[in-house]
Amino acid sequence: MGSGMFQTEQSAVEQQILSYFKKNNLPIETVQWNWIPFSGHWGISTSFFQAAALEARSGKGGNVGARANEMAAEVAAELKQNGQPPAGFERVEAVKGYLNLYFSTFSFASRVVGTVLTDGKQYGINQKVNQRVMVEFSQPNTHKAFHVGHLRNVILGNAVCNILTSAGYDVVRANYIGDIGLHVIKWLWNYLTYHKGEQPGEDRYRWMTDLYTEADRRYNDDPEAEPQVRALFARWDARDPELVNLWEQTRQWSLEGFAQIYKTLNVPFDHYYYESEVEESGKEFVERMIKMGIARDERPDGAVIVPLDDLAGTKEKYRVLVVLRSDGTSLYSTKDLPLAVKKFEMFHLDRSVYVIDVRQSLYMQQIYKTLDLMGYDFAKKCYHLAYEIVNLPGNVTMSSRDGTVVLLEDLINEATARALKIVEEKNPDLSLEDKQAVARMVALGGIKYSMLSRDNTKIVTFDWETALTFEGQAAPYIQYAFVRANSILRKANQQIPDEKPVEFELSPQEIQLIDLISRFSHEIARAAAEYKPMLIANYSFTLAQAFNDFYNTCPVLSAEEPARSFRLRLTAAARQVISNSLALLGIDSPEVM
RNA sequence: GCCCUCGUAGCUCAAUGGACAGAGCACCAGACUUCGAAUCUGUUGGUUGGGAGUUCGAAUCUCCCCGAGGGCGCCA
Repeated sequence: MGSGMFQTEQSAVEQQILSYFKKNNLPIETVQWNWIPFSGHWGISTSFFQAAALEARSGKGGNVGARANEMAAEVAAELKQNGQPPAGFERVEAVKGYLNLYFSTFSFASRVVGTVLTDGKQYGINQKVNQRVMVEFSQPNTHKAFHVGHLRNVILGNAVCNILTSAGYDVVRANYIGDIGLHVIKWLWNYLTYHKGEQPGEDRYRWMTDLYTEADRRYNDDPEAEPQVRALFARWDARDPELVNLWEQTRQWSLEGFAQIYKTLNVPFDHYYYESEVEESGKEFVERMIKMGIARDERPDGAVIVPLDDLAGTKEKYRVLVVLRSDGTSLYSTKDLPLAVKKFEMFHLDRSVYVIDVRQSLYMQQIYKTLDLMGYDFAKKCYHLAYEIVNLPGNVTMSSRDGTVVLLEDLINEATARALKIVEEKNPDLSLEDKQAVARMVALGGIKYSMLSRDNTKIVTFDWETALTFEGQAAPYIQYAFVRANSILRKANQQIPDEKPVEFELSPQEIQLIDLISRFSHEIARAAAEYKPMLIANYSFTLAQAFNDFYNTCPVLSAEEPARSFRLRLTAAARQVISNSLALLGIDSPEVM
């Protein structure tokens, strides 16, 4: 707890508290710090309930609450030298069992603001931790539609990567494209059977997705379809040239569509894996598993399976993992096992994160357990980052077959159109080009924020109204705070005055704002440790709120010196941190809106 | 049957085991000749699904029950 900036002062106090515990024979090794939870008060606090409880249990008895307060008071007294609070703090108090240490506001305020202005975009970034972590996310399937349901994965994975990078990790952003599998064969089957020789129109990507919907429908409705598709899968396995050719071309059209989407969303990847590249090695992998006695070959009557509960000695926990179909064709698991190995061999990872929706939880545990049983030590370094799916109102799952999907392109277009309308109303003097650029930033920000501002474990219900709302706790609110700060600084010709070491009384709004700014790197560390971009989403909003509070109560340009200089610096610092925190979420900060 | 997740204000959601459970939306009443009103101020709103336990202290941890969703051998 506390910010790194105040570490020296905090450690000094911590030592005194620990020696107090030692003196009283209390086996407490660490001091748990909290922020003082009252707004407008800036400092750190710790409680003595645990200490008092330990003492009571050791035979002394007594009232824990009263004793905790007594201890807090004793420590508070010890911390004071000649009635003065310890270095860096302007007030020490004991209240209801808590010891509260209030920072010396002005000197710490100057330090915080100064650090932000010096570090700029780097502010909040933690020291390197010398650990490499791969985050696999997005994993789109070629030949299928990329829809709003897939959007959460991309946005979440991207934000997690940004946050881990800022927390000091060496991050490898990995994508894993589903370019082969039953879904692809189904597409090829439908094409060869009903559309042979057809070429796509202008919008190849949409043509591909439309044909997939059709393929899926036919496959489910037509009892003749399954054997035909299976036969085609066998032709694929024999690398029939006509089929491979068609596959290569159509696959490419899908990949181009994905590239466009990632460009629009501004989501980069360091490495692309393809299912097709691990299909062969996957089958060899399965052969090895059979020889090792990990997998049981039940062909031709059954499939190749891993009887996980038998092997692990568990009951109805890991179930059975099928690793190869009875006809010898590959499954998702056939490819995922060797891929896991490949990842560690290629990048020497300390951690391998899979951003995959929660419905695959059991499957992921099966993969990790299988690797573990095979003796791969890295299995314990694998982590399934599960998130809940995006549903439609009435708890309807998006499905290609039912035509209930909302295409990503349509969502972005609709959002941008709505944002443009508002920009035209609010800022009619902007050029059309600027209006469009702003509308896009606002629209994308709104979409991204709505996906990131709730816990990974919560289902997001998609409806147009809430997805496109530009009011309240949403990205535009935060972007608007940035714009306001920017506007003040523009009026000051972007001249940020030098620090003036003249003390003056800070308002609660200023203290609140500086307090939040100082917590940024701590929030990054938390968000990284828990893989929760939501913490940053909440932080950004709270910060923007604090800035708006400051904006409404503290005049900047018309203030007297030295307040004017200090507030200009604070405004510049707030602008910087708002933008830094939005950047972690993959959201841009427009200069005007 | 076994396993996972969730249940907090009318709605959508927050809350490192700590002080008074907080925001947004909605509703109602206000604030633009004043650094940009995509903003702000104020009002209303709670037996944290129920019960027991652990703890100095539980929305948070454990167990039981109720309710919702999801998963459980050849989809991904």
